[in-house]
Amino acid sequence: MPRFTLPDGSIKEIASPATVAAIAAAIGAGLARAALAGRVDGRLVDLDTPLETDAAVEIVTPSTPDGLEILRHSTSHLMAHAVKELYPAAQVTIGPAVADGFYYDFDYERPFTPEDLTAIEARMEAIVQRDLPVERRLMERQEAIDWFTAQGEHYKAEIIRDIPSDQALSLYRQGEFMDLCRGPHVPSTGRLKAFKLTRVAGAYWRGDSKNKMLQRIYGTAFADKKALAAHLTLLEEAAKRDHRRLGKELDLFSIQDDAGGGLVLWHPMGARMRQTIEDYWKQTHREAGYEFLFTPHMANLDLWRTSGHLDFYRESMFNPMTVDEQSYQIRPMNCPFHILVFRSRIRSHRDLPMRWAELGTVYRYEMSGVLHGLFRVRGFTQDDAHIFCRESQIEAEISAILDLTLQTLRTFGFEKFEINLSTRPGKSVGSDAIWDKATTALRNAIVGHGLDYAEDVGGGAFYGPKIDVKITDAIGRKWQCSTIQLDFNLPERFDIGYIGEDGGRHRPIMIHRALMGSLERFFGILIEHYAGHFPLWIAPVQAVVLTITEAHNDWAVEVAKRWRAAGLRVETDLRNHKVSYKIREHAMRKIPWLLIVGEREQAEGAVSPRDRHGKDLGLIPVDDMLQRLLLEAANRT
RNA sequence: GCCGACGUAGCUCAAUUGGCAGAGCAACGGAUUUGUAAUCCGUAGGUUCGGGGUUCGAUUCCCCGCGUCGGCUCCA
Repeated sequence: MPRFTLPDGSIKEIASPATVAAIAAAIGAGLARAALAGRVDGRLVDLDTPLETDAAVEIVTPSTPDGLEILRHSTSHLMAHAVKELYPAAQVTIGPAVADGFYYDFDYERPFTPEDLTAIEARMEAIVQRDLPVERRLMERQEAIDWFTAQGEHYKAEIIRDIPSDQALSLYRQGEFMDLCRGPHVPSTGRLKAFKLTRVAGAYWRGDSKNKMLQRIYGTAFADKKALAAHLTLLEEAAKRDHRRLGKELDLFSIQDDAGGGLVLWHPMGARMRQTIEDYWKQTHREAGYEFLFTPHMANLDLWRTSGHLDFYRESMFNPMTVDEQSYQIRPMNCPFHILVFRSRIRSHRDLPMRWAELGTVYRYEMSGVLHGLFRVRGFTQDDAHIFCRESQIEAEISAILDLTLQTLRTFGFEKFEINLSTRPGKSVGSDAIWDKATTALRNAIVGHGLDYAEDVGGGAFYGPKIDVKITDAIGRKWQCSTIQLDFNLPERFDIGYIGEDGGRHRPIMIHRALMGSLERFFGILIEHYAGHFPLWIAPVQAVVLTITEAHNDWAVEVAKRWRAAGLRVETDLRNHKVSYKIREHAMRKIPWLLIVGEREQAEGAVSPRDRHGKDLGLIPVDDMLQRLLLEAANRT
């Protein structure tokens, strides 16, 4: 009898022919009911896969990431099944599970409408009710091509032709519907209990804009209705936090046709916040031993020819303009300028490392269709810096950059990080020795910080390895902002050097790094992360003093004056309105503190603070409250 | 750029089959002097995204542009 080792180390012996389903049943009835598939010696298989030899077996249920993915993949098949029943002329193409759901691409004579989605969803429910078994079978290559061609499914036939001929082809059948698929799948359609179709979109066949546009239907699926509802609630929460909406409501910024798409106008309240962020950035960089540069927004096109951007970055650059019969290029990056500063005089090894930072505004051409609020723009400011150092200094520099990165991100309330190390790709510049040395230095710096990381082998840029840091926001979404990139290319192209201890000329290592990435995008992420409820130190207006009646105006003005002198951003609201009216208004502006002043406060030199959650702190002496807020702002909490 | 949806007052949204373009909030004026999320009355506000067409008549139907939004990498 074959012996099956379970994840907890225990062993089950099941008479042959055993299946994953039988093993699950032997463990318990509950698990048998929940089982969707199995992981056998690391490979995902269907529940009814026969197991004839000893193996490590794990039962896959919807509560695991694997299980959820299978569930979603099966739901995409369910959708394709429903589409074929309703619209037989539609051709199926591919339909994978994706990050938080699934999609399926169809070739159909017309786009699907929202009404179609409702109909498809209803038909999906009906197929679930039929509880059709989902059966796997293998098919010969030519037989499969013939079968799909006979069905009018030309995309499937094309897919099969592209599959290496030594690979077995598997098909999955549920009722009348059969689809080419690697699997595994849930055992029957009745197992799909909670799904929703979310949107339709165009998508190119194989993602290539030269190919035909297909109709993509997106949906999502979960183990049960409750989990689905929770996900839909999360989407609503994300919509409420949308920085485009909050940016308008809080009057932080705008993007207007009259200026152009992807070009951001920072309004006074948003500009205040940006200034606070920049002040913090300057302070930390000064402390970390950086110098600051200011460089031009455009340069002679030859500079971009030398840097190589004209070759490999052209499609992201705006067209050059002509000035005095010379071509000038608006900058998509800051690095060539920093190189020019380095090259402006002879550098000694004693000068290294040189850490030069610039809040550099760059302009990049993005296709009109991809512009998106502050997240995808055509003009933005990078918190850029370039470090020129000796090979032996790489590790210490990377380590210091990681310190600064984590410190910065934590200050803005991000606690969870995901680190990626990307190594040498096939086509690249630089010697094996330098790549090895640099990659090891990066790895050591990460490990030295006690951080977990994933290695993206071959995922680096052609000119050097890099570290990316992803953050997780308040509602669990991940964003990549920080990037630390080594560059063996630009120093070479600009032929920069320093004089070493040996009196000879040496090539410095160049490190590009950005912590927040684009200030615009980072600001958008902050808006969504905090849902507009910014911590005191960033809030554009930190407190509003509001009066009960005109009789208290003098005291309100006095309070505001003192607090402003102490460095806080304070407004007064002396309007002849009821307090409740004023409170509502400033609460909607998400002002952290409202200071109510009336008869008692005026008489006692006090204020009655109300926090953003509506909590009334009662009468507090004005200077006590001031100290409290100054502390809160200084702590950046 | 491509596919789809959408574009009405500063904002959020109405307007029946093609028949005088409206409401709430905001703004402005006045009254109200008010104690923890909306006081009352009044006034003004429009090239219905732009251009063309069909029609007696177009916010509505058609065509062309512009813009916004959702997508366009995640392998059968």
